[in-house]
Amino acid sequence: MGRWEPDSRGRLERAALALFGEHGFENTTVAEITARAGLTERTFFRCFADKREVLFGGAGALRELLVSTVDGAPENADPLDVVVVAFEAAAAMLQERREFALQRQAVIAANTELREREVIKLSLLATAIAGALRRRGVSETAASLTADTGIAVFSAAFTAWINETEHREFPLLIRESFDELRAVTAGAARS
Amino acid sequence: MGRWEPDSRGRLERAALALFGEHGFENTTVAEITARAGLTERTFFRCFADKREVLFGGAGALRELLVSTVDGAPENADPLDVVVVAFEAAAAMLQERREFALQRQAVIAANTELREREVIKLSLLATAIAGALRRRGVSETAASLTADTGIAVFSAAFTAWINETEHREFPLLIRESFDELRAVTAGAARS
DNA sequence: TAGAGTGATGACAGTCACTGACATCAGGCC
DNA sequence: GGCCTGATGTCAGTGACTGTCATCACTCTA
Repeated sequence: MGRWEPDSRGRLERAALALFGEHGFENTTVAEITARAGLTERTFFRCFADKREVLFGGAGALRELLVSTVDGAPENADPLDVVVVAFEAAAAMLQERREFALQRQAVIAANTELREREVIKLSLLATAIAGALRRRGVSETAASLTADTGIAVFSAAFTAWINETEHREFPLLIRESFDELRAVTAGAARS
Repeated sequence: MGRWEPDSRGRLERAALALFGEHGFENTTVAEITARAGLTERTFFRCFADKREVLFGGAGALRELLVSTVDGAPENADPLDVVVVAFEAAAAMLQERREFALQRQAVIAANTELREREVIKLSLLATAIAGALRRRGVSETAASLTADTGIAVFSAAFTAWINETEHREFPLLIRESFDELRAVTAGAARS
Protein backbone atom coordinates (compact mmCIF):
# COMPACT_ATOMS: atom_id res chain seq x y z
CA MET A 1 0.00 0.00 0.00
CA GLY A 2 1.14 3.52 -0.72
CA ARG A 3 2.30 6.05 1.75
CA TRP A 4 -1.14 7.64 1.76
CA GLU A 5 -4.70 6.42 1.48
CA PRO A 6 -5.61 6.28 -2.19
CA ASP A 7 -8.10 8.43 -4.12
CA SER A 8 -7.61 11.68 -2.24
CA ARG A 9 -9.55 13.52 -4.94
CA GLY A 10 -12.57 11.26 -4.55
CA ARG A 11 -12.40 11.49 -0.77
CA LEU A 12 -12.41 15.27 -1.00
CA GLU A 13 -15.40 15.20 -3.36
CA ARG A 14 -17.40 12.94 -1.09
CA ALA A 15 -16.48 14.83 2.07
CA ALA A 16 -17.39 18.13 0.42
CA LEU A 17 -20.75 16.97 -0.89
CA ALA A 18 -21.65 15.55 2.51
CA LEU A 19 -20.65 18.68 4.41
CA PHE A 20 -22.29 21.03 1.91
CA GLY A 21 -25.47 19.00 2.30
CA GLU A 22 -25.30 19.16 6.09
CA HIS A 23 -24.30 22.77 6.69
CA GLY A 24 -24.52 24.47 3.31
CA PHE A 25 -21.73 25.60 0.99
CA GLU A 26 -20.97 28.90 2.67
CA ASN A 27 -20.92 27.48 6.18
CA THR A 28 -18.39 24.85 5.23
CA THR A 29 -14.69 25.76 5.19
CA VAL A 30 -12.10 24.03 3.08
CA ALA A 31 -10.34 23.18 6.34
CA GLU A 32 -13.39 21.20 7.45
CA ILE A 33 -13.55 19.31 4.17
CA THR A 34 -9.88 18.37 4.29
CA ALA A 35 -10.13 17.39 7.94
CA ARG A 36 -12.90 14.93 7.13
CA ALA A 37 -10.94 13.59 4.18
CA GLY A 38 -7.76 13.31 6.26
CA LEU A 39 -5.79 15.74 4.12
CA THR A 40 -4.53 19.32 4.25
CA GLU A 41 -5.92 22.45 2.64
CA ARG A 42 -2.95 22.66 0.33
CA THR A 43 -3.82 19.28 -1.15
CA PHE A 44 -7.38 20.42 -1.72
CA PHE A 45 -6.21 23.32 -3.83
CA ARG A 46 -3.87 21.05 -5.74
CA CYS A 47 -6.84 18.88 -6.72
CA PHE A 48 -9.32 21.66 -7.38
CA ALA A 49 -8.83 25.16 -8.70
CA ASP A 50 -11.17 26.58 -6.07
CA LYS A 51 -13.69 25.57 -3.43
CA ARG A 52 -16.59 25.37 -5.89
CA GLU A 53 -14.78 23.20 -8.37
CA VAL A 54 -14.97 20.17 -6.07
CA LEU A 55 -18.60 19.79 -7.22
CA PHE A 56 -17.85 19.97 -10.93
CA GLY A 57 -15.35 17.20 -11.55
CA GLY A 58 -17.73 15.40 -13.93
CA ALA A 59 -18.08 18.27 -16.36
CA GLY A 60 -15.13 17.15 -18.43
CA ALA A 61 -16.56 13.68 -19.06
CA LEU A 62 -19.89 15.19 -20.02
CA ARG A 63 -18.23 17.50 -22.52
CA GLU A 64 -16.27 14.68 -24.08
CA LEU A 65 -19.39 12.57 -24.48
CA LEU A 66 -21.31 15.41 -26.11
CA VAL A 67 -18.51 16.36 -28.46
CA SER A 68 -17.70 12.79 -29.50
CA THR A 69 -21.39 12.11 -30.15
CA VAL A 70 -21.65 15.18 -32.36
CA ASP A 71 -18.41 14.28 -34.11
CA GLY A 72 -19.63 10.74 -34.74
CA ALA A 73 -23.03 11.67 -36.18
CA PRO A 74 -23.86 10.95 -39.85
CA GLU A 75 -22.43 13.58 -42.12
CA ASN A 76 -25.65 14.88 -43.57
CA ALA A 77 -27.70 14.88 -40.37
CA ASP A 78 -29.47 18.10 -39.37
CA PRO A 79 -27.38 20.03 -36.79
CA LEU A 80 -30.15 20.44 -34.24
CA ASP A 81 -31.04 16.76 -34.49
CA VAL A 82 -27.41 15.87 -33.90
CA VAL A 83 -27.32 18.04 -30.81
CA VAL A 84 -30.49 16.50 -29.47
CA VAL A 85 -29.09 12.99 -29.91
CA ALA A 86 -25.92 14.06 -28.09
CA PHE A 87 -27.92 15.38 -25.17
CA GLU A 88 -29.97 12.19 -25.06
CA ALA A 89 -26.73 10.30 -24.64
CA ALA A 90 -25.65 12.70 -21.89
CA ALA A 91 -29.02 12.25 -20.20
CA ALA A 92 -28.61 8.49 -20.24
CA MET A 93 -25.19 8.92 -18.62
CA LEU A 94 -26.52 11.15 -15.85
CA GLN A 95 -29.48 8.87 -15.24
CA GLU A 96 -27.19 6.15 -13.98
CA ARG A 97 -26.22 8.27 -10.99
CA ARG A 98 -29.56 9.85 -10.22
CA GLU A 99 -29.11 9.90 -6.44
CA PHE A 100 -25.79 11.68 -6.71
CA ALA A 101 -27.21 14.10 -9.25
CA LEU A 102 -30.14 14.93 -6.98
CA GLN A 103 -27.95 15.57 -3.94
CA ARG A 104 -25.50 17.66 -5.92
CA GLN A 105 -28.24 19.69 -7.56
CA ALA A 106 -29.85 20.46 -4.20
CA VAL A 107 -26.54 21.87 -2.97
CA ILE A 108 -26.02 23.94 -6.12
CA ALA A 109 -29.57 25.26 -6.18
CA ALA A 110 -29.14 26.59 -2.64
CA ASN A 111 -26.20 28.85 -3.48
CA THR A 112 -25.78 31.62 -6.01
CA GLU A 113 -22.02 31.22 -6.33
CA LEU A 114 -22.49 27.58 -7.22
CA ARG A 115 -25.20 28.42 -9.71
CA GLU A 116 -22.74 30.81 -11.33
CA ARG A 117 -20.25 28.03 -11.75
CA GLU A 118 -22.89 25.64 -13.08
CA VAL A 119 -24.15 28.14 -15.61
CA ILE A 120 -20.69 28.81 -16.95
CA LYS A 121 -20.01 25.10 -17.17
CA LEU A 122 -23.11 24.87 -19.35
CA SER A 123 -21.90 27.71 -21.50
CA LEU A 124 -18.55 25.96 -21.88
CA LEU A 125 -20.47 22.89 -23.02
CA ALA A 126 -22.26 25.09 -25.53
CA THR A 127 -18.94 26.41 -26.80
CA ALA A 128 -17.57 22.90 -27.19
CA ILE A 129 -20.68 21.75 -29.03
CA ALA A 130 -20.61 24.79 -31.28
CA GLY A 131 -17.02 23.95 -32.11
CA ALA A 132 -17.98 20.40 -33.04
CA LEU A 133 -20.79 21.73 -35.23
CA ARG A 134 -18.40 24.11 -36.96
CA ARG A 135 -16.22 21.11 -37.84
CA ARG A 136 -19.29 19.73 -39.61
CA GLY A 137 -19.46 22.86 -41.74
CA VAL A 138 -22.17 24.71 -39.83
CA SER A 139 -21.79 28.50 -39.91
CA GLU A 140 -20.51 30.33 -36.85
CA THR A 141 -23.80 31.93 -35.88
CA ALA A 142 -25.91 28.86 -36.60
CA ALA A 143 -23.49 26.70 -34.63
CA SER A 144 -23.63 28.81 -31.48
CA LEU A 145 -27.38 29.29 -31.80
CA THR A 146 -27.92 25.56 -32.20
CA ALA A 147 -25.63 24.74 -29.30
CA ASP A 148 -27.26 27.31 -27.03
CA THR A 149 -30.66 26.04 -28.01
CA GLY A 150 -29.56 22.51 -27.18
CA ILE A 151 -28.45 23.69 -23.75
CA ALA A 152 -31.82 25.36 -23.22
CA VAL A 153 -33.62 22.15 -24.15
CA PHE A 154 -31.34 20.15 -21.88
CA SER A 155 -31.83 22.53 -18.95
CA ALA A 156 -35.59 22.40 -19.24
CA ALA A 157 -35.53 18.61 -19.38
CA PHE A 158 -33.11 18.39 -16.47
CA THR A 159 -35.38 20.50 -14.30
CA ALA A 160 -38.29 18.24 -15.16
CA TRP A 161 -36.21 15.13 -14.45
CA ILE A 162 -35.18 16.43 -11.04
CA ASN A 163 -38.57 17.71 -9.97
CA GLU A 164 -41.13 15.34 -11.44
CA THR A 165 -42.62 12.90 -8.95
CA GLU A 166 -43.29 10.31 -11.64
CA HIS A 167 -39.72 9.31 -12.45
CA ARG A 168 -39.69 9.33 -16.22
CA GLU A 169 -36.70 8.52 -18.38
CA PHE A 170 -34.36 11.47 -18.74
CA PRO A 171 -33.65 10.92 -22.48
CA LEU A 172 -37.39 10.83 -23.10
CA LEU A 173 -37.74 14.18 -21.37
CA ILE A 174 -35.04 15.59 -23.64
CA ARG A 175 -37.04 14.49 -26.65
CA GLU A 176 -40.21 16.05 -25.25
CA SER A 177 -38.47 19.31 -24.42
CA PHE A 178 -37.13 19.45 -27.96
CA ASP A 179 -40.64 18.97 -29.35
CA GLU A 180 -41.79 21.83 -27.19
CA LEU A 181 -39.02 24.02 -28.56
CA ARG A 182 -40.20 23.26 -32.09
CA ALA A 183 -43.73 24.24 -31.10
CA VAL A 184 -42.46 27.50 -29.60
CA THR A 185 -40.40 28.53 -32.61
CA ALA A 186 -42.85 27.29 -35.23
CA GLY A 187 -45.53 29.59 -33.82
CA ALA A 188 -43.44 32.73 -34.19
CA ALA A 189 -44.08 35.19 -36.99
CA ARG A 190 -41.77 35.35 -39.98
CA SER A 191 -40.11 38.70 -40.16
CA MET B 1 -20.94 70.96 -1.58
CA GLY B 2 -21.20 67.92 0.61
CA ARG B 3 -18.67 66.61 3.00
CA TRP B 4 -17.46 64.21 0.34
CA GLU B 5 -17.16 64.33 -3.40
CA PRO B 6 -20.45 63.18 -4.91
CA ASP B 7 -21.20 60.00 -6.88
CA SER B 8 -18.80 57.68 -5.10
CA ARG B 9 -20.43 54.72 -6.81
CA GLY B 10 -19.82 56.14 -10.26
CA ARG B 11 -16.25 57.08 -9.37
CA LEU B 12 -15.59 53.53 -8.25
CA GLU B 13 -17.08 52.15 -11.46
CA ARG B 14 -14.95 54.39 -13.65
CA ALA B 15 -11.78 53.79 -11.64
CA ALA B 16 -12.35 50.04 -11.75
CA LEU B 17 -13.00 49.90 -15.50
CA ALA B 18 -9.91 51.98 -16.18
CA LEU B 19 -7.65 49.88 -13.94
CA PHE B 20 -9.06 46.58 -15.19
CA GLY B 21 -8.35 47.77 -18.71
CA GLU B 22 -4.79 48.78 -17.83
CA HIS B 23 -3.65 45.86 -15.67
CA GLY B 24 -6.37 43.25 -15.95
CA PHE B 25 -9.00 42.25 -13.42
CA GLU B 26 -6.85 39.86 -11.41
CA ASN B 27 -3.91 42.21 -11.19
CA THR B 28 -6.04 45.00 -9.79
CA THR B 29 -6.81 45.07 -6.07
CA VAL B 30 -9.83 46.69 -4.54
CA ALA B 31 -7.40 48.87 -2.59
CA GLU B 32 -6.04 50.25 -5.86
CA ILE B 33 -9.53 51.01 -7.15
CA THR B 34 -10.55 52.83 -4.01
CA ALA B 35 -7.27 54.73 -3.89
CA ARG B 36 -7.90 56.07 -7.41
CA ALA B 37 -11.48 56.93 -6.50
CA GLY B 38 -10.40 58.60 -3.26
CA LEU B 39 -12.35 56.25 -1.01
CA THR B 40 -11.72 53.30 1.27
CA GLU B 41 -12.17 49.58 0.67
CA ARG B 42 -15.02 49.46 3.10
CA THR B 43 -16.97 51.93 0.99
CA PHE B 44 -16.36 49.82 -2.10
CA PHE B 45 -17.99 46.82 -0.47
CA ARG B 46 -20.88 48.96 0.69
CA CYS B 47 -21.57 49.92 -2.93
CA PHE B 48 -20.91 46.53 -4.51
CA ALA B 49 -21.47 43.03 -3.21
CA ASP B 50 -18.09 41.91 -4.50
CA LYS B 51 -15.21 42.98 -6.69
CA ARG B 52 -16.83 41.71 -9.90
CA GLU B 53 -20.12 43.45 -9.32
CA VAL B 54 -18.59 46.86 -10.02
CA LEU B 55 -18.86 45.98 -13.72
CA PHE B 56 -22.50 44.91 -13.62
CA GLY B 57 -24.34 47.89 -12.26
CA GLY B 58 -26.41 48.26 -15.43
CA ALA B 59 -27.92 44.79 -15.30
CA GLY B 60 -30.88 45.97 -13.24
CA ALA B 61 -31.91 48.61 -15.76
CA LEU B 62 -31.62 46.11 -18.59
CA ARG B 63 -33.85 43.63 -16.77
CA GLU B 64 -36.45 46.28 -16.05
CA LEU B 65 -36.55 47.33 -19.69
CA LEU B 66 -36.93 43.75 -20.91
CA VAL B 67 -39.62 42.85 -18.41
CA SER B 68 -41.63 46.03 -18.92
CA THR B 69 -41.48 45.57 -22.69
CA VAL B 70 -42.77 42.01 -22.38
CA ASP B 71 -45.44 43.12 -19.92
CA GLY B 72 -46.55 45.89 -22.26
CA ALA B 73 -46.84 43.79 -25.42
CA PRO B 74 -50.25 43.14 -27.05
CA GLU B 75 -52.13 40.39 -25.28
CA ASN B 76 -52.36 37.96 -28.19
CA ALA B 77 -48.83 38.40 -29.52
CA ASP B 78 -46.69 35.32 -30.04
CA PRO B 79 -44.36 34.80 -27.04
CA LEU B 80 -41.17 34.52 -29.05
CA ASP B 81 -42.04 37.62 -31.06
CA VAL B 82 -42.61 39.50 -27.83
CA VAL B 83 -39.22 38.44 -26.55
CA VAL B 84 -37.51 39.50 -29.75
CA VAL B 85 -39.10 42.94 -29.57
CA ALA B 86 -37.94 43.26 -25.98
CA PHE B 87 -34.38 42.43 -26.94
CA GLU B 88 -34.52 44.89 -29.81
CA ALA B 89 -35.37 47.56 -27.26
CA ALA B 90 -32.51 46.42 -25.05
CA ALA B 91 -30.17 46.51 -28.04
CA ALA B 92 -31.19 50.08 -28.81
CA MET B 93 -30.42 51.01 -25.21
CA LEU B 94 -26.96 49.44 -25.28
CA GLN B 95 -26.18 50.99 -28.63
CA GLU B 96 -26.23 54.43 -27.10
CA ARG B 97 -23.15 53.60 -25.05
CA ARG B 98 -21.21 51.57 -27.54
CA GLU B 99 -17.75 52.73 -26.43
CA PHE B 100 -18.44 51.85 -22.83
CA ALA B 101 -19.90 48.49 -23.87
CA LEU B 102 -16.83 47.67 -25.95
CA GLN B 103 -14.39 48.52 -23.20
CA ARG B 104 -16.39 46.62 -20.60
CA GLN B 105 -16.76 43.58 -22.82
CA ALA B 106 -13.03 43.45 -23.50
CA VAL B 107 -12.37 43.33 -19.77
CA ILE B 108 -14.98 40.64 -19.20
CA ALA B 109 -13.84 38.51 -22.11
CA ALA B 110 -10.31 38.44 -20.69
CA ASN B 111 -11.31 36.85 -17.40
CA THR B 112 -13.16 33.64 -16.60
CA GLU B 113 -14.50 34.85 -13.27
CA LEU B 114 -16.07 37.82 -14.98
CA ARG B 115 -17.54 35.65 -17.71
CA GLU B 116 -19.10 33.57 -14.95
CA ARG B 117 -20.76 36.62 -13.54
CA GLU B 118 -21.92 37.78 -16.95
CA VAL B 119 -23.38 34.42 -17.84
CA ILE B 120 -25.35 34.24 -14.63
CA LYS B 121 -26.61 37.77 -15.16
CA LEU B 122 -27.92 36.59 -18.51
CA SER B 123 -29.57 33.61 -16.89
CA LEU B 124 -31.17 35.94 -14.36
CA LEU B 125 -32.49 37.97 -17.29
CA ALA B 126 -33.87 34.76 -18.74
CA THR B 127 -35.60 33.96 -15.46
CA ALA B 128 -37.13 37.43 -15.31
CA ILE B 129 -38.34 37.18 -18.90
CA ALA B 130 -39.75 33.72 -18.30
CA GLY B 131 -41.65 35.12 -15.33
CA ALA B 132 -43.10 37.90 -17.48
CA LEU B 133 -44.15 35.33 -20.09
CA ARG B 134 -45.80 33.20 -17.43
CA ARG B 135 -47.89 36.21 -16.45
CA ARG B 136 -49.11 36.23 -20.06
CA GLY B 137 -50.34 32.65 -19.66
CA VAL B 138 -47.40 30.86 -21.29
CA SER B 139 -46.69 27.45 -19.78
CA GLU B 140 -43.71 26.97 -17.49
CA THR B 141 -41.59 24.97 -19.91
CA ALA B 142 -42.46 27.08 -22.96
CA ALA B 143 -41.73 30.25 -21.00
CA SER B 144 -38.24 29.18 -19.94
CA LEU B 145 -37.46 27.76 -23.36
CA THR B 146 -38.60 30.94 -25.06
CA ALA B 147 -36.64 33.12 -22.66
CA ASP B 148 -33.48 31.01 -23.00
CA THR B 149 -33.86 31.08 -26.75
CA GLY B 150 -34.18 34.85 -26.64
CA ILE B 151 -30.96 35.05 -24.66
CA ALA B 152 -29.23 32.83 -27.21
CA VAL B 153 -30.40 35.10 -30.02
CA PHE B 154 -29.31 38.18 -28.10
CA SER B 155 -25.88 36.71 -27.31
CA ALA B 156 -25.23 35.82 -30.92
CA ALA B 157 -26.27 39.29 -32.05
CA PHE B 158 -24.19 40.95 -29.33
CA THR B 159 -21.09 39.08 -30.44
CA ALA B 160 -21.70 40.22 -33.99
CA TRP B 161 -22.29 43.80 -32.87
CA ILE B 162 -19.03 43.84 -30.92
CA ASN B 163 -16.87 42.15 -33.52
CA GLU B 164 -18.16 43.29 -36.87
CA THR B 165 -16.02 45.91 -38.58
CA GLU B 166 -18.96 47.34 -40.49
CA HIS B 167 -20.88 48.90 -37.60
CA ARG B 168 -24.41 47.77 -38.23
CA GLU B 169 -27.38 48.63 -36.05
CA PHE B 170 -27.63 46.35 -33.03
CA PRO B 171 -31.45 45.94 -33.16
CA LEU B 172 -31.11 44.93 -36.80
CA LEU B 173 -28.61 42.26 -35.82
CA ILE B 174 -31.10 40.96 -33.25
CA ARG B 175 -33.69 40.59 -35.97
CA GLU B 176 -31.21 38.77 -38.22
CA SER B 177 -30.10 36.44 -35.47
CA PHE B 178 -33.73 35.61 -34.78
CA ASP B 179 -34.28 34.77 -38.44
CA GLU B 180 -31.29 32.49 -38.30
CA LEU B 181 -32.75 30.74 -35.28
CA ARG B 182 -35.94 30.11 -37.21
CA ALA B 183 -33.92 28.66 -40.06
CA VAL B 184 -32.05 26.40 -37.65
CA THR B 185 -35.13 25.03 -35.94
CA ALA B 186 -37.29 24.83 -39.05
CA GLY B 187 -34.75 22.55 -40.65
CA ALA B 188 -34.81 19.99 -37.85
CA ALA B 189 -36.68 16.72 -38.24
CA ARG B 190 -40.02 16.27 -36.54
CA SER B 191 -39.84 13.50 -33.97
C1' DT C 1 21.37 -3.32 -2.76
C1' DA C 2 22.60 1.49 -2.10
C1' DG C 3 21.69 5.75 -3.86
C1' DA C 4 19.45 8.95 -6.89
C1' DG C 5 15.15 10.47 -8.64
C1' DT C 6 9.88 11.16 -8.57
C1' DG C 7 5.54 12.47 -7.22
C1' DA C 8 2.13 13.18 -3.89
C1' DT C 9 1.68 15.32 0.32
C1' DG C 10 2.66 18.41 4.51
C1' DA C 11 4.10 22.81 6.71
C1' DC C 12 4.00 27.57 6.81
C1' DA C 13 3.93 32.22 5.78
C1' DG C 14 1.79 35.49 3.00
C1' DT C 15 -1.85 38.22 0.02
C1' DC C 16 -6.29 39.71 -0.72
C1' DA C 17 -11.44 39.53 -0.87
C1' DC C 18 -14.87 40.39 2.20
C1' DT C 19 -17.34 41.31 6.98
C1' DG C 20 -18.75 43.14 11.57
C1' DA C 21 -18.52 46.70 14.93
C1' DC C 22 -17.85 51.10 16.15
C1' DA C 23 -16.25 56.04 15.36
C1' DT C 24 -16.74 60.39 12.80
C1' DC C 25 -18.89 64.29 10.92
C1' DA C 26 -21.59 67.46 7.48
C1' DG C 27 -26.21 68.73 6.72
C1' DG C 28 -31.14 68.77 7.81
C1' DC C 29 -34.80 69.26 11.34
C1' DC C 30 -36.94 70.93 15.60
C1' DG D 1 -28.08 75.16 19.59
C1' DG D 2 -28.77 70.38 19.91
C1' DC D 3 -30.28 65.97 17.90
C1' DC D 4 -30.64 62.78 14.22
C1' DT D 5 -29.30 60.63 9.95
C1' DG D 6 -26.63 58.78 6.41
C1' DA D 7 -22.44 58.28 4.14
C1' DT D 8 -17.91 57.44 5.15
C1' DG D 9 -13.55 56.02 7.83
C1' DT D 10 -10.98 52.81 10.99
C1' DC D 11 -9.67 48.49 12.49
C1' DA D 12 -9.52 43.89 13.56
C1' DG D 13 -10.84 39.89 12.03
C1' DT D 14 -12.02 35.24 8.86
C1' DG D 15 -11.28 32.40 5.12
C1' DA D 16 -10.03 31.46 0.19
C1' DC D 17 -6.10 30.81 -2.34
C1' DT D 18 -0.76 30.80 -3.54
C1' DG D 19 4.37 30.26 -3.43
C1' DT D 20 8.01 27.78 -1.53
C1' DC D 21 10.37 24.42 0.57
C1' DA D 22 10.54 20.01 3.28
C1' DT D 23 9.27 15.13 3.65
C1' DC D 24 9.11 10.45 2.47
C1' DA D 25 7.33 6.04 0.33
C1' DC D 26 8.14 4.13 -3.95
C1' DT D 27 10.90 3.20 -8.23
C1' DC D 28 14.53 2.96 -11.21
C1' DT D 29 19.29 2.20 -12.17
C1' DA D 30 24.02 1.13 -11.59
